[in-house]
Amino acid sequence: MTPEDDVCEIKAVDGKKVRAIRRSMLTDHEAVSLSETFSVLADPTRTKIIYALSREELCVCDIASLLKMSLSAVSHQLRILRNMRLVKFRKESKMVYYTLDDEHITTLFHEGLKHIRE
Amino acid sequence: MTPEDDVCEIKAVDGKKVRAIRRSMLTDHEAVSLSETFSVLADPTRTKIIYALSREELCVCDIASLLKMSLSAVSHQLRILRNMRLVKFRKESKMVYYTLDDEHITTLFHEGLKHIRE
DNA sequence: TCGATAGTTGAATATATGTTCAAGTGTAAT
DNA sequence: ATTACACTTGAACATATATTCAACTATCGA
Repeated sequence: MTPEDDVCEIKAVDGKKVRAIRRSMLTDHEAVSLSETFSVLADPTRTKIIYALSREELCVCDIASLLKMSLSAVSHQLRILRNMRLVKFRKESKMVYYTLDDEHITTLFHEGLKHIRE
Repeated sequence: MTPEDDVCEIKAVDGKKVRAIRRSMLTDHEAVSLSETFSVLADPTRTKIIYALSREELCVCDIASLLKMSLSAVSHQLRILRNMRLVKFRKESKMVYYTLDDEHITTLFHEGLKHIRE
């Protein structure tokens, strides 16, 4: 057994199998960014926002009205989407218009939608 | 304005635009199941388990050793994956062997992985 | 039968997350 | 200037979730 295999007390491990998989295993960093990516889509409010923006550019007001939610709640969620660089926005006088800005997420989104609709 | 548009005090809504999108909007149920689907992949421990099982059938011990986590923690996560019908298992004497049991999730998983690795 | 091993489970704890509320910013109209 | 509007933001709160711990089941070997 190599040192990295005996970090726990477990006896019944197939060491060879485990080492083979460990060689190609996701790094901690990969696992975290992967799960963070999926986390964006792991909330119904955000999936609705993403769906709506996949149809058309919308201001915060439009989204709030569409989802029947408060401006504040929507704005908080848009900030998350902004931080993850999934949406971009333009300001026109007092209004702020959002659009989708990541085709990968759109692809994931539609894969997932296909999945639940089958 | 139709009654469904004035649930909030917002004035600057583009009613026509909003109504058009609302017609094809995700239902609450769709949004919830979609986000639940993505929630499965929204945790680094589970993404690692799914990755490992995409390579080979493994017992709980193997997974715990691979992830350097407690049996209990792994077992709790496997229960979530079982409840979502993403893994299946077979018992062989004292050991329980898990395998992946949902190709859709595997597809989503690899889409996401492609995304973060680009 | 007894002890050891593989795994599950419920309760407890800690942390993350979503919404609300209240206060703030910036722009435009009066 | 002042008011109204379209947001944004920080704090507070409630809820969800991941891990640990301890207790439990079930199977195997001595």
